[in-house]
Amino acid sequence: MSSSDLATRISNRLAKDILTGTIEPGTHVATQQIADRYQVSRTPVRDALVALSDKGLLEHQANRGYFVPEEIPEGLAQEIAAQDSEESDVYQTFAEDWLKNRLTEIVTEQSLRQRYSLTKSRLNDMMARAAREGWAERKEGYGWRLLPVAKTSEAFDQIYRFRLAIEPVALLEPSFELDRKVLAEHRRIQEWMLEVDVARTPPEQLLANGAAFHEALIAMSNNPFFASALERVNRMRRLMEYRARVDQERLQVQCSDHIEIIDLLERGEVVEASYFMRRHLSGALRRKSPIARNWSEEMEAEAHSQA
Amino acid sequence: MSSSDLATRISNRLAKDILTGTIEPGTHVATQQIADRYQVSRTPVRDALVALSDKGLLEHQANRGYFVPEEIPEGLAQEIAAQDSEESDVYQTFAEDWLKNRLTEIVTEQSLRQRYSLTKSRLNDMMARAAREGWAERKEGYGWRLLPVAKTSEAFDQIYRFRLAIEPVALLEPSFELDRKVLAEHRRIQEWMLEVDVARTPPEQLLANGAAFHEALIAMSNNPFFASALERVNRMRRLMEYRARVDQERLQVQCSDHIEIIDLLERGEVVEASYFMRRHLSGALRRKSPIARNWSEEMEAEAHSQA
DNA sequence: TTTAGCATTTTGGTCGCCAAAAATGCCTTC
DNA sequence: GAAGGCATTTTTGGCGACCAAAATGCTAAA
Repeated sequence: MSSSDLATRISNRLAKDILTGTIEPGTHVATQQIADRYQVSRTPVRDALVALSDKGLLEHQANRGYFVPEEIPEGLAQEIAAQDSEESDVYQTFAEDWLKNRLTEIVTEQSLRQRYSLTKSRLNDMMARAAREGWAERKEGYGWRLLPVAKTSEAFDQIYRFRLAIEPVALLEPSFELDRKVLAEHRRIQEWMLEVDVARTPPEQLLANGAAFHEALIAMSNNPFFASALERVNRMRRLMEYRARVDQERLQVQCSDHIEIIDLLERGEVVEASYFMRRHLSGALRRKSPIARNWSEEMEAEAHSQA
Repeated sequence: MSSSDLATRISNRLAKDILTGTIEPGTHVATQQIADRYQVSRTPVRDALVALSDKGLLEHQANRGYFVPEEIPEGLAQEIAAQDSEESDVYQTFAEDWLKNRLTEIVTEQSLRQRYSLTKSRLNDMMARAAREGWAERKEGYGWRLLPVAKTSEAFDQIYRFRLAIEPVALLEPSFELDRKVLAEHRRIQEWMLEVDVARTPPEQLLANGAAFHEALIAMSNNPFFASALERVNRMRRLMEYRARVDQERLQVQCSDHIEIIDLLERGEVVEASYFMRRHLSGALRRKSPIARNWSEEMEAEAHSQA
């Protein structure tokens, strides 16, 4: 994930909001207000504000606080975007090593610590995450067992089958409640993606947007069990897709499907939306996701060649 | 869970197998064989065997190994059963404290360490488990947020709605494959429960059997995402139900439903089984589980009185 | 009265060492 | 030659001190 420091994370988020204009120029950015929004104390927020004003993304007035400047210096946007996507993650490496069969099924913590040069607690975090995402489990004695769950393209089908079972149903839950504001926000994002140049946008971003759309919808069911189940499989999916190339055409099908669903929901045609969602997902299943088919095959070939 | 020591855990499991006759009298219990079965090394197994022969549950012959005795000394059975269910668990206490509103929504690790007098690592385990089971999450800064997910009887409904979405569908998965051996085993258990005296059996046991039945079925779908989703909500359910009283009549309805499902499956009528499963679950939803209605209401009353 | 700015307190992560637990290898016995 | 018994090696978890990060309280300025 992003750098460990809370101040840095807040700073990044604020930077994004300022650059995209979510926070308008001239606004007074109050420490307490930000602290409340993110449910943290004022200290890391303050550090973030200082850092941002150093970079030139905020203007500081002594004893009055920080303000969003009317004009943002040239080039800053690119600089920050670049810096943001740079950080690579041990967890991703670990996952990839497993996906590509560079690890044995049974591993000791020691060997992992050595391989990735991790401290005890870092390793702990990593394994906890892998366990949470369902592809690693403690053996009864020493060592961990890595599960083959995410390795084959079969897992892809399984995930889509699972989503097919929960997503359309979630829309029909009695506690379902439309959030038009969130819906409008996602319409904006999806429309943006229709026009974006696939080659020049990080695929994680596109993937994340798609996943976020589905998660937002299922959240409206107001049944947290549906929501967290989807989040869970999406995390696993990300693991398999995170370096995939995105197929422009398929992406566009996906996005217009999403927009169609939003249309239906906004018109209050929930049943139709649910039905359309089912079709949308089966479509993805048939095509093996709009995204990762090639990569998935490549991966399996590689896995095979080592067996 | 049971005592931390691997040898002890193995010893307990073996004890159960010996007492219930799963391992027949006179059998030679080979170290390596047990070690393989549990995927551990011989050392803790050996320790377990020594411990059991000290208790008199195994007979030791020098340089030949350990054997299940033809007759087991009087009273040993009770003694061991008692000792087994005795161990109370911080995690359970913690969960109950939260369910009954004795904790605030935001807690620091320190306060929890103090309250339950835990070392840092114990606390870590506890929170990891709560997070895994979905009702606690780290705040961004210091502290944890406890989620209301498990608190209301509404959560009950939500869990059943979720199960309603996945369980019947799982039976119809293309990869579904009947395991007659497992099925027969569960038939045995369910029939046993039909006759059992509810008052004299620990409710956890009855609950666990029910959950195990459903988990066994969904596992036959061969889609691990269905399986792990069910396991997840079942863990949460256990949290809410673990001290409930069991209603004999409802239990019997539940068990005969289960047996009916097994019948259908054994006759190959999968679609009918799926349909019946749906009815079975909606029934439970209508009745608020065969088990915990009273308790759930009591709990909420208590929660209310403190607000 | 609100909020920034600073000082102080509290929290939780990190590190290294040590002991307990588990895994492994070898030798012996039946 | 298969398995138990023992010795040795390896792994892991616990503990405590330390330190950076976050939370909190207070003061002064607008």
